[in-house]
Amino acid sequence: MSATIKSVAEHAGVSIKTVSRVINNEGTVKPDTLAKVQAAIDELNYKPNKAARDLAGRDNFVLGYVYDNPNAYYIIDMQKGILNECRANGYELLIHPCDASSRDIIQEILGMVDSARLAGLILSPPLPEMPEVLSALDEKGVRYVRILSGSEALENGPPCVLVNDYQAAYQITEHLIQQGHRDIGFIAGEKQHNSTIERQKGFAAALAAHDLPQHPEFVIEGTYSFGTGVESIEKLLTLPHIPTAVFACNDEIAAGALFGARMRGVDVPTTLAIAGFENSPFSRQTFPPLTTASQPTDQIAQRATSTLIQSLKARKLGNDKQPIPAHVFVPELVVRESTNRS
Amino acid sequence: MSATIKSVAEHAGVSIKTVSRVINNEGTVKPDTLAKVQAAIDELNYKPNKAARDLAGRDNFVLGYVYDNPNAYYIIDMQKGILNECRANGYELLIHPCDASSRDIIQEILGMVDSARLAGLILSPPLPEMPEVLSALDEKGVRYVRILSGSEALENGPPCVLVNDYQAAYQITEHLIQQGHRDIGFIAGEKQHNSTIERQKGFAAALAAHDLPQHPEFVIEGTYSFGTGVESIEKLLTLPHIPTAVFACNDEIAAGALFGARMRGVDVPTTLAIAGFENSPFSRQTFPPLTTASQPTDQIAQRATSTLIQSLKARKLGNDKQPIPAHVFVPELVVRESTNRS
DNA sequence: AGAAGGAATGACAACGCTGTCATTTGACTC
DNA sequence: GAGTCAAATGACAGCGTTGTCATTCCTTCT
Repeated sequence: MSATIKSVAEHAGVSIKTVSRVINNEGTVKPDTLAKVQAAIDELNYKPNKAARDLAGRDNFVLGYVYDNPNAYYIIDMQKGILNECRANGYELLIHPCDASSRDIIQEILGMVDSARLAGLILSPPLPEMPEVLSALDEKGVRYVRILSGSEALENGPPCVLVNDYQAAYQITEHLIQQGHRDIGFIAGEKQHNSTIERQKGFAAALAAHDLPQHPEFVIEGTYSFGTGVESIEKLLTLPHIPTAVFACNDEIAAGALFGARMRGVDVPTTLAIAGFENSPFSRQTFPPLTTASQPTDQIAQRATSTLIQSLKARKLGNDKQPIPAHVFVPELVVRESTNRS
Repeated sequence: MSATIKSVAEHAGVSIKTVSRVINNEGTVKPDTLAKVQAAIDELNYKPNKAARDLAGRDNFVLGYVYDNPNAYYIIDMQKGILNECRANGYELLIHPCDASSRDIIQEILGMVDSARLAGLILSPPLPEMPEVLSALDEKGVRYVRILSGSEALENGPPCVLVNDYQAAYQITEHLIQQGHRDIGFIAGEKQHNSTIERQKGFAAALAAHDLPQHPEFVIEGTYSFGTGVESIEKLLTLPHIPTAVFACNDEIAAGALFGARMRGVDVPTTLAIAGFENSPFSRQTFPPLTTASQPTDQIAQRATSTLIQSLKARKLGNDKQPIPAHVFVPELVVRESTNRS
């Protein structure tokens, strides 16, 4: 049916091995031979058969993206970024949504790596924060890249990409302080998630830097959900002394907080300012639109993927010694009406 | 490294071909042989190598999902449904977001089918409505299943799954009428999309059935976007005679309409009722929550996938004559506060 | 008991590619 | 011009599976 390496080789008058060298960019082919082969490839519209490549070679051009995250926008953006990089490098992507809290999550992931012969895995929170998952992967020799909340890579371990939630949270909090707020509430997401921890640290640090008191009762624990926002605002607004601003750990919580405030007839931003985090599409569509921190999810994903591919190549070439430096992304403050009193 | 068919065969004391028969459920293996082989498979935790299977066999256990849809929730649900069915049948999924309006969309799709050797494609709107795409696939002999708006399959053509937008739109409109509305606006999505056309037909039919006049000026054309909702409500509310209810073609438009109404200080639902379509997660999170039609996207996706797999099997067995009947889904009315005057 | 015939099983060559190692080519040296 | 050696190329096996066809094993019938 479609062209094979053999037909290309015949067409170009060389051996199949030479064609193989060309399509793998091995660089040991004379320029004019290369041109001949390239011409034959173009003419026959040849596309290497992935199955055969996988079977014959030791590496398989398929990456896996494993995630457990209810946020559709986040996932779609991640997929977009990963796919961009995959296409540019001739990789394919297998997606694997999962339940990180499932008992046999490790078996599940290992099983898919095995059965699909994945070259590597991209892990987005909370999976990169689960030591048992990571060690199982390490043990099996599965390559992966982690997307983590933090500002510096901890060890010389597997490659990762960092998101500096701390600094972004600091900036959001500072923005609220500059708007004149002194009593600021904080609504947290899952407290196991590093992102929650880092954001809360950034929040607390900003208060401290401006000599504002920390009110423990202003910090509400919850999950990254709309419901948490609704409930938390209820709690905050029934306190004896109530905050004038709230920093929600993500946009979904913030949207819930907005909803809750509205139900109680509290005007935003006049009576209460609300800020979110993530810059989800809907943060522009709430009423009023949300102040938030823009996290370039697709770029993060793309960077993570290129880092993974780089590490895969390094391993293949054997120079696996020096670790790949982790790139750090800092989400940017986006000010909108939900915190803007003027 | 991991077990191969050969090791299983040795372990079970049979030939590799017999093992192959077992894993392919060919049914021509004696029960006790089968048991022996099965035991060996379990013991060695054997998983067939997909690359080898693809290479050797004539079919490849990878499906592709091609889409061009900005709605993250829809895509995530689709992926979920497709993956469910894929996992149950040993297929893998390749996702391929694309731009349907791109000039070389056909080459792009054909290229990916080729290079990934896809067994079949799942197409979600608007791709199944593009004749040039379908005929290119037909010509190349690529198998696919379409997800379409409609209530009956048109021809004995390729398999499809239908969503009866007409009937659901009829029900939503009727609900508005029952709430006492006589002047009902309609905000359309892309007018090339069948879903828009069907929903508008259902809307018009309900008005007609209740002897209500059709006001052409109450019908606004737009796209499936928040922005369209905002702008359309502006247009509707500045008409000399204004509607008391609006049926938006999807939840995103409805959310925009809600936003627009709020900006103009128009109360929903007291002064204006607004209904959406799709039952997106955020339709529950607007203020007030939206009346909408619940479309079981993941089930639709799952059904589409099983239909595709069924058709793939039929082709393999050669009994390709009788077409697979199309299953019809009818989205269900979900009444929430945005249309509820009581 | 022997023949016949279908069911169950096996041997072996593909599938399209890459890894290994052998061979050829060509540039450079003396 | 012969010798040397690296660069370029090629021959061939093998990756793990399935398809084809041959063989063996039962059952059933005479």
